[in-house]
Amino acid sequence: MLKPVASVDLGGETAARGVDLFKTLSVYNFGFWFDGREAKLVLDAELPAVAVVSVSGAARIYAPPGSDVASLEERLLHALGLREDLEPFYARASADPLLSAFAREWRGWRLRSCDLWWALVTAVCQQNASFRQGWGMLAKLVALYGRGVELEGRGWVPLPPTPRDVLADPGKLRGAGLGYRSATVLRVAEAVESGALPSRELLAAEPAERAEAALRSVKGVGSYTARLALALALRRYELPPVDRWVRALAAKAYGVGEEAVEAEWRRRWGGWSALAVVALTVALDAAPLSKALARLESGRLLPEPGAGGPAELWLQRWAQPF
DNA sequence: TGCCAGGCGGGGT
DNA sequence: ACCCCGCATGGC
Repeated sequence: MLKPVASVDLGGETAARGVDLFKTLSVYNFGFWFDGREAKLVLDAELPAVAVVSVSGAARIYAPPGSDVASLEERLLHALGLREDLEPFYARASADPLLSAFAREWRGWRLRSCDLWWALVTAVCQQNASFRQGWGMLAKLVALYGRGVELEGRGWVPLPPTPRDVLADPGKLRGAGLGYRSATVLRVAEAVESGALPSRELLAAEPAERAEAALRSVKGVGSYTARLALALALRRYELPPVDRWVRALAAKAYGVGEEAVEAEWRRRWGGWSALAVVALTVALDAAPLSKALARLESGRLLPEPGAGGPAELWLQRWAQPF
């Protein structure tokens, strides 16, 4: 049972930066962590520590007694991207054939970040899988490993498995439907537990290419996975996770060959490259490629009600294993 | 049913 | 430096 250790009012910060907390909390979130009104943000699965954040900006941090409250508050602000100035990103997006509508309607969105371990697991689950399959795996992982914590007066909150949980019972990875990705997740867990991966601080300080290379030292973690994890965990956006989905869409939208997409993407987006990729998946509801191409063709470049994309993941029954 | 999905590594050339 | 294939699983 965790008790509140701090109350934080995010209202001022979010208003000043034009942050839309509903969009920020709902996108790429599960129903068991967001109910339309407030989100449970896992700040530390090991401790554990959880922030309960309402769309209005009221937040409360739950953690064991004696926890470093200042550091947890810092993590909360980081997780919500409240330190980030996205004006340069949205300025580019406004003039972009893929994201101009998104820049107009979704300007208040911020990417929510998580820790490096969970970011890598998330990215591995997207390998060679549809949006639905990948996020289904993650939901099943959380349910199957069965971690959770009771918050005083607020009920039980599921927690993602830690690397140790996975090492203790690797069989559940296949049970969650990860298939051949299981071996990669297992190697990531070993790398994290053994300290074979550089610390978060080290990765943050290194050039992006070096950070990518460090993550790629784990077999099964390639360029796409490493870059997506850097974006999700460290908010490092310099290198775009270009997959066949982005490759095809960008080739069409930017009028270049598929082999030139990466260079063109980096030319257009610079230090915002990975954020632009994530934003595009939101804008197109992470629709399978043929549908996404059709949406681009007809100019439907905003999330659509009922499409069941990242913006509505929290509403999807298939993502509710509890 | 068979085919494909937001990759990857290993083996060929 | 390329090209190509298999890989588990689930959805259509």
